Amino acid sequence: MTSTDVAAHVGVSQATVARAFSSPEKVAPATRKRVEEAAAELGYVPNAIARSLKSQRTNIIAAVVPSVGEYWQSVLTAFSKQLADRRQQLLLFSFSDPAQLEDVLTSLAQYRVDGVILASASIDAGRLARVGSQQLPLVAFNQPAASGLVPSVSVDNDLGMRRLAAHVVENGARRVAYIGGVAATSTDQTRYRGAAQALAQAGIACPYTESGGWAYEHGYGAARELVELGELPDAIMVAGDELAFGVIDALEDRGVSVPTEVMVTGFDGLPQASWAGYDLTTLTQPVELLVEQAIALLLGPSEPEPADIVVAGELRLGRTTKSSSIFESRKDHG
Amino acid sequence: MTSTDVAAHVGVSQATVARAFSSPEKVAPATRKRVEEAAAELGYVPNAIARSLKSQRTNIIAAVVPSVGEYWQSVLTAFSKQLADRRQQLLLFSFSDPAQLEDVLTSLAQYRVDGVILASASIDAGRLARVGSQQLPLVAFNQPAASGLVPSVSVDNDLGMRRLAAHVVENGARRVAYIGGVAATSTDQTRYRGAAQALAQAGIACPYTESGGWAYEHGYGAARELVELGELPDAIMVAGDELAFGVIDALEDRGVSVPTEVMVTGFDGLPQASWAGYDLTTLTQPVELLVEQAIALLLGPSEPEPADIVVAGELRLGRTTKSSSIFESRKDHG
DNA sequence: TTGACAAATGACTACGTAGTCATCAATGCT
DNA sequence: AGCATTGATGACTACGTAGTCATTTGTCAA
Repeated sequence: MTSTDVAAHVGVSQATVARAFSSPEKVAPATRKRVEEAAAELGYVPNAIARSLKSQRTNIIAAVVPSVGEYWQSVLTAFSKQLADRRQQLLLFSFSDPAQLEDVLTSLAQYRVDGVILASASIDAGRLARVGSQQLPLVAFNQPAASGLVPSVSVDNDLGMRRLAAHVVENGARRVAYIGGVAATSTDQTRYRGAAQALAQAGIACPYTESGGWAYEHGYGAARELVELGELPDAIMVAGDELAFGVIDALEDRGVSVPTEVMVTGFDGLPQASWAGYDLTTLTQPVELLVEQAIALLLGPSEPEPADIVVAGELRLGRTTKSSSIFESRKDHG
Repeated sequence: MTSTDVAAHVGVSQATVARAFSSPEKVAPATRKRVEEAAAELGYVPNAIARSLKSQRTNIIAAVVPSVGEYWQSVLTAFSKQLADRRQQLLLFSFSDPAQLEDVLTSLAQYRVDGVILASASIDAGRLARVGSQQLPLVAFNQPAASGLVPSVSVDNDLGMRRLAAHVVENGARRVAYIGGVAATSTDQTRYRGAAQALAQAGIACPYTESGGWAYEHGYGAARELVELGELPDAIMVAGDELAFGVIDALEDRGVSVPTEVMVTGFDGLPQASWAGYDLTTLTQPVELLVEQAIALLLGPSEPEPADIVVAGELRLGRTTKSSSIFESRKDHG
């Protein structure tokens, strides 16, 4: 069922049918009505593929996202919602292994999408630059490494970690450990640096432990090791919320009470951080805002400049740092 | 940059360039090599839009999925992975409000995708039938209401709830309450019926409480009310894991110990159910298998029959039902 | 009444590819 | 050597739409 069929049925030209759908104001109301009725009767729906070929616009945005991780899922949700509001479709390219990225980018290139959102901690600068060199509108999402190479939108990792560090110090922590995700990623590096520098200003060292991933299990494993080594710090700053959940559970499984014996902080502000079971102190990323900015860059009137948008997050105070009297005094103020 | 450009550059016809990419075995190795080199040099990538128009296949599968809910996110992840393995792309249509479904289905129809996965508890039978009446390959995912109307793949809700009920009864529960999600959905109805019937056979009534949604908050709210009414049962069976997490947290916030005072069961087998913090007794859905079946139906050689594939889940025993001595004796057996 | 002008519509073409058919060369066979 | 067969390639066209340009119709003012 094509526009030509409908045209024949109504007794107008194909061009008129096409216009009735793509720019209705250019068609006389009476004609438009007849066309619409015939289309409904015949079950005609415009063919977006043909339209894309002709108009050179697909109205499709590609999202390249890691297939695992609570955080990325929440980002994906936000993108899908906001793009739908702007009548764009979301073509999803997910990958579980950075090695698959090559394949992903290859098949991505074939689809002539209107823009690409590149969201992953594990894309190296070289590859980023190569992708960016195509004239395809591209935005890197939460990848500090992208800075300067391609337009990017990120939460302020440095500032966020500084705030968390300050909070932990205020609550009386004097010995602090840091559990990172994957040390090779720029996100991990930026966050750790923020925490370490802020703590250094308070005269506190901040040993780094790599957990090897960003999932619950990695956090659990890293915290278990920390407990088994003895010498627990006053606070553990963790590079991500999902990791932090693992850390908390590992501690409590070993009989270490949070926050009485050890405080824990996360990063991301996942929905679960607000669940009563964890009630995690963390830095909530303004995901909706970040996504909005990313989409604005992509769909904006001009080619996105290689600008880097950095948005501050919001400190969320949960029970995992509410250490006794200090907390109480804070509570009175807040 | 088109196949014609490459052809001119190499000194062959456009047809040969097209063949070199779409069916390389039909091109002499030497020619193919020259084409590939020229393509690499010129940065030519086949245009999937044009190919789709000509070949009438897009290699795109559309997924219509609710934009919220831990469970659907895990399903989406599975689809995206498995489709990537089969060199299909995933076009995501998410919606937060059933009212948006109409728009979603409209724009979906334009994209001439090769198949549609309809995954949502809240699509009524009428709409399902209408969508199914298009000759588009379609699979309903975990929607008992779809049975008979369109091909579907579901977990065995009835059997799963029966198993959970049996387990709870074995563990000594005599008074059981059920917390559902949205009573109007077929998923909710099927699960409750399974639980209620199994419990009835043990002579146990099973009052139903609707929480009004499938999210953590809904479970939390429903459980809080239950506590405030007094008269806590021995066990609370919950229609979904995310709800169950809320139930557990609400109970423990109110000083009710799980499982000592009240046992809790979930349904879905989300990753978080295995987290040490919850360690929930639930019915794990074989998501990978369900997704595999759904894809097989879609991409299978023939039009999918309106068959209903039902797959049994697996009982996961967690600490939320390990009630004292009874648990110990079970542990010896297993 | 007529010329000027805008609105509505039709004829035509290009978007980039893949499949059909024809052509041509090379090979194997008698 | 002559013929049939196979493999490789080229010419051509259709996929369904949207935009360009031309044509027709209707409206208004001089």
